[in-house]
Amino acid sequence: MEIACFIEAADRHCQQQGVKLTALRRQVLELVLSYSGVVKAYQVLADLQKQRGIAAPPTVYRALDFLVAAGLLHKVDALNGYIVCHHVGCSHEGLILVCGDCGRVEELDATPVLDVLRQQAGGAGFAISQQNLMLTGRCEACRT
Amino acid sequence: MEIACFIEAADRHCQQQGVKLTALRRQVLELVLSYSGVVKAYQVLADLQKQRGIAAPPTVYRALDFLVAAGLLHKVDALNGYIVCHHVGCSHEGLILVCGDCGRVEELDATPVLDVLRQQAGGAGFAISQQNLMLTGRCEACRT
DNA sequence: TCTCAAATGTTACGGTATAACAAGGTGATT
DNA sequence: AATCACCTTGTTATACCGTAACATTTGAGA
Ligand SMILES: [Zn+2]
Ligand SMILES: [Zn+2]
Ligand SMILES: [Zn+2]
Ligand SMILES: [Zn+2]
Repeated sequence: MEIACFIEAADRHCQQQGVKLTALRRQVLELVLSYSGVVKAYQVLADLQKQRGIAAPPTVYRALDFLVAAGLLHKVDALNGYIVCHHVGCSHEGLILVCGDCGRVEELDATPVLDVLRQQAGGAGFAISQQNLMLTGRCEACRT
Repeated sequence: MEIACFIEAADRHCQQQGVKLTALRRQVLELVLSYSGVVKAYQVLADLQKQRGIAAPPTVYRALDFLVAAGLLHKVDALNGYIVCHHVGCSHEGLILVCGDCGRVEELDATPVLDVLRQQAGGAGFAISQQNLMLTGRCEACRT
């Protein structure tokens, strides 16, 4: 199964980083994985409540924050949502493409273009931190 | 005065576009202009309430939406905020740099780098729409 | 003047996120 | 084992962000 495989990789990844993928965090990760695209915190919260009876917002937000910090998820600010990172392990900055019509998500490597951006920003005195780029558009299927 | 000059330019800009910069919208624009960096909707709302006694969220959100659509402001999703566009008139896509420490904002031209990004995204089947890029980092003053 | 469409006012609500403190678990030190 | 420090999770409450829906006003053109 795809999910189990990802979880296993995530486990190794966390161990290498010296952080703990606890049962709760793993459960949240599985819930996010069960979606195909962007997921919202309160969707995850609702799912979590189905599985364990009760859960409050901080529970899910803390888990999501951890998973983002660990590099397993990315936050999509423009949509108040989260997506699974499909480049765990390969140190990277993501170029995340979101289809505005269907919600499909694709993640490419933003490293080359961020080099250019860092140089341009440097000219204005800005030191750009590690981050992802998000772009919205339409995927191939939705353009037909 | 800097602000008056900008307002005047905004006025011309709106007239060219065939949209109306009403008194309310102008007032909101002035409030946003009075800040140096990113401004939040509820900050504007509070200011507006000081000036006219009462105002409700939809009032300010509608004005902000209009100003964004007119190209006079940009929305900064990552911060739930808005900034003034300093390239009104020059048709452009902005590369917006936000200092995470002090909130200072700089806007450059993102057109060249977006050409590269469009090509890269096209390889994955995505047609990316007109948009701005936001990057966070630290400005020169905050790095000292 | 009349009419219609756009803009604004008003109320109410729903979605997003965090503060603050309590309680539980884990592993190292003694 | 008992203690302690630290991280994780639970719990309550609240603050912040944004919009739906409908009423009312305004203003440009017939
Ligand atoms: Zn990634
Ligand atoms: Zn699509
Ligand atoms: Zn701009
Ligand atoms: Zn700064």
